[in-house]
Amino acid sequence: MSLKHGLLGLLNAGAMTGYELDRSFKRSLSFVWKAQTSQIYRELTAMEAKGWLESQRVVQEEKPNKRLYSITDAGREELNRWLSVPKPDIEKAFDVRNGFLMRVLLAGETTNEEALAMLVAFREKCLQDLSSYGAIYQSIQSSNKTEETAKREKYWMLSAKFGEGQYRAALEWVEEAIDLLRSEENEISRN
Amino acid sequence: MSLKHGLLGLLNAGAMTGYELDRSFKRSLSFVWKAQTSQIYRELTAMEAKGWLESQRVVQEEKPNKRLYSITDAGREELNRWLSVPKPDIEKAFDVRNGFLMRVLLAGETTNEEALAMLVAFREKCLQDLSSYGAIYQSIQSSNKTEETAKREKYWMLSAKFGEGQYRAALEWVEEAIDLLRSEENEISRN
DNA sequence: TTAATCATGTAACACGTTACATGATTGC
DNA sequence: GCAATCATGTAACGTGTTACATGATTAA
Repeated sequence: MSLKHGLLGLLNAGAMTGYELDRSFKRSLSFVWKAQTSQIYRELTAMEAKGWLESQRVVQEEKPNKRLYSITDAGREELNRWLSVPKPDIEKAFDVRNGFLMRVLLAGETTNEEALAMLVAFREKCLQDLSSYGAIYQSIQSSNKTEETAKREKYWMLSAKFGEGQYRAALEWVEEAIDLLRSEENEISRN
Repeated sequence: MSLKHGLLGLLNAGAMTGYELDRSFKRSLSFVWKAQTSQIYRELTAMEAKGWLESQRVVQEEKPNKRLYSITDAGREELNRWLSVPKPDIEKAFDVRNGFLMRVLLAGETTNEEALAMLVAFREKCLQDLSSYGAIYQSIQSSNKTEETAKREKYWMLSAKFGEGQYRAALEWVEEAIDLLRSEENEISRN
């Protein structure tokens, strides 16, 4: 149930609307968890029903009305409970489900050209995503520095760096893989 | 729908039972896709209903009876169709959902000791999983070498190496993170 | 004698994805 | 004039998880 607990964690730092939570997930939590907008709204409804959250409607004139969610005492208890489960989701940290890799694995059933094209596209994706880490680090650090926020930022930065490391490893892998396939192509054309 | 297509890919290399497919996923496909046993049986039933597979019951005396699945022409067509979708799951390659990292991110809400304990457990997990890669590579290469199997093995090895690279990057990350937290602890105790 | 392996599933529930709907405002 | 942003959701469907059930054989 990490999505619910992620939302609890964000709301523990201050009240937010569903829209703002969605943007946090998309902008600066994407290396940890990806969620659809519709899912966030559904989870918020479910969490309010459980008593973990309260919401109040904020009427606006220039913009659509919004609903501001805040964490309740029961929500804080649940967050602390989840954070202190002795053996957390370490087993699930590498609980992979990678559709791209599945295609690499099965690329033996197609042509080498198709496989190469796929790897080249993947390299582009890695480069693009890696280039956004500067902005991610900045967005983590930009808040005002109290003792509490400094502690939060430290762990936030750590988990962002995990994501960056995974991308760097992926990039190294794909460059070696492209070299391998290209060198094989040359061998074939020399024969 | 990568699980269905992964199963198609394996069955394209030869008929198998649900049990054997489950073991393939658990033993040598775990770096690409993790699936529950019950899910594999459910998918096989659904795939047979779609006409992608056929099964025949094999009666055994010493062991329980089993059901042997083979791919149909319709199944091979579907596999080829999926493999040649121009823009595959590259967007989903880093479609992260990592409960462990979520806890790292939110560790600012707990004590540093709890965070450290979690990281130490994660390091153990990385070391353990990394130590199994030798066996994975062997299990990929151990089949008899025809041209067809050699091509399959090449891509299989590539995707396994991706997994190993991710683990190595994770290990480097966790060691740096542990050092960081320990050095902070020392700073505090010197004051 | 306890656990693991072989072999197959069902049922209920939780979670994730896709498509759709609404409608004003602001920037190119 | 068109796309993006703000802001909220519903409905249907697809996929993943957990718990349970059965029962023989073999190795530590």
